[in-house]
Amino acid sequence: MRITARAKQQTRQRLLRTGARLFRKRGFAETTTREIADAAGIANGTLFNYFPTKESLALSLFAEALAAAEADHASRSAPASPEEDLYAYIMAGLHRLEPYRHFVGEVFTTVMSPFARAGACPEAEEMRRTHLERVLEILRAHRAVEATSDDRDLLVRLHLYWTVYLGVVAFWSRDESPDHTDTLVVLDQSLRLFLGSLPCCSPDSSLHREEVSRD
Amino acid sequence: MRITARAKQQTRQRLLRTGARLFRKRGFAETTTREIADAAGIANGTLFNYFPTKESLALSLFAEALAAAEADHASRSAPASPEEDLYAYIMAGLHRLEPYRHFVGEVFTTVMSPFARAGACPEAEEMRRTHLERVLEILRAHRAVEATSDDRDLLVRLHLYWTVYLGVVAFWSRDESPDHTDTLVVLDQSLRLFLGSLPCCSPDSSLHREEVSRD
DNA sequence: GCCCTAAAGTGACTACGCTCATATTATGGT
DNA sequence: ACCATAATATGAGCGTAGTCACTTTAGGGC
Repeated sequence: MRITARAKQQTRQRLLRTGARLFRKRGFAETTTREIADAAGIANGTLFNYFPTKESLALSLFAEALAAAEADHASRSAPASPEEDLYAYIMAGLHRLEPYRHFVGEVFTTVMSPFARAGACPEAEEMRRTHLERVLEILRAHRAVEATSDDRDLLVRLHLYWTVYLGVVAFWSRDESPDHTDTLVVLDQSLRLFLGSLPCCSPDSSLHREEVSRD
Repeated sequence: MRITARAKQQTRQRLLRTGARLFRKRGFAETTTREIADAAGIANGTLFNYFPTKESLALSLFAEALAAAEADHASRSAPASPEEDLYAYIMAGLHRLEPYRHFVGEVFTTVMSPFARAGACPEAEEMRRTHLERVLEILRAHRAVEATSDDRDLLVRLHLYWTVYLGVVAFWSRDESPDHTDTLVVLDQSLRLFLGSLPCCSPDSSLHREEVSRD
């Protein structure tokens, strides 16, 4: 069973790497599951023993990237303000997703959008949960939300956060400005928007500022 | 040619009405284009002479509804504040979309999400453009944005608006609270959030209020 | 009335993601 | 060694949205 288990992991990795390569080269929609399976040297049906859907394969790539980003972010000293902290966290994620940027939107559309049916893709649920939990941690660490705020309140706030976050990712995924500087502006504005909506966040850190210049 | 043109319109209408009936009865994904074509008494291929995609058929239904909402909104006296005006506009739209509520999300996911490829569905582009133009009109009428604000600034603001709007629609499409009262709360919060982010919007109308009770 | 052309309709066909009954292979107990 | 059983791999097959080469039909010019 040990050898088999390792072989299984290798096959899984081969599928992930092959998928990444083909998706990057030809795009998500334009790459068929048959091509991936062929290139990975397995039968078409076998692919679905490893990933229940085509989207799930792509999402696993993103999950890998975001896990790395999670580590990146954890290993730097926490900035002073919740805005900067969230900014760093989100940028770390986008940075790691860079190789997949041109098809991230395509996959998120189907599976991560607030419209997507809950439970349709457990992998996506998991990713969202992880992200939101980390955001909540950050907010709590900076006392931007009360530890005691009730669930209904949190739900609405996180709905807003998620909406705003998806908007940023969407913008980024199409942003062709050099070094994605436009994305930095949108992200900064979006975060101020969101943080400004939190009752106990210091009001001076949000709104009414003109422009941003950040590293 | 006149008679033919009218016949074509009739077929188009028959497809729309048949589609609406079947989508409402069995859901969007569960209804096949063949079923619609059969029920409308035409061949499967013919359906695609009228609507390039299945989503496009559904979007045409939504466009009808939203055009009616546009009229509803135009025929009432404009409220005093931009918040109330936008609130009325959006609610008019949601009210007219009510019959399609349980599959609006499914279609928007594919086609209206900020991730959706620009130009992939011209019908969707058109709907977004119409909506955003009306919003801009409303904002300008209330001097919530300067008439002179530059394009880049407007682009970012409208991106934020659209993101927030989609979040509201997403919430509404799943909101099972009686009379969608939860949606009213989210909409109000979202609008205050968005309007609060506009530099020249009166600050007293936004944020820091506790709860809302609205008709 | 009768062509001629363009518009509209048709359905067999394709490519796709995904399923499932079956075949193959690995492992642990004896 | 050998079998029994479970894990894994397989590819023909399914149902779908959408296409396209072809047929049918409508309407205006004569």
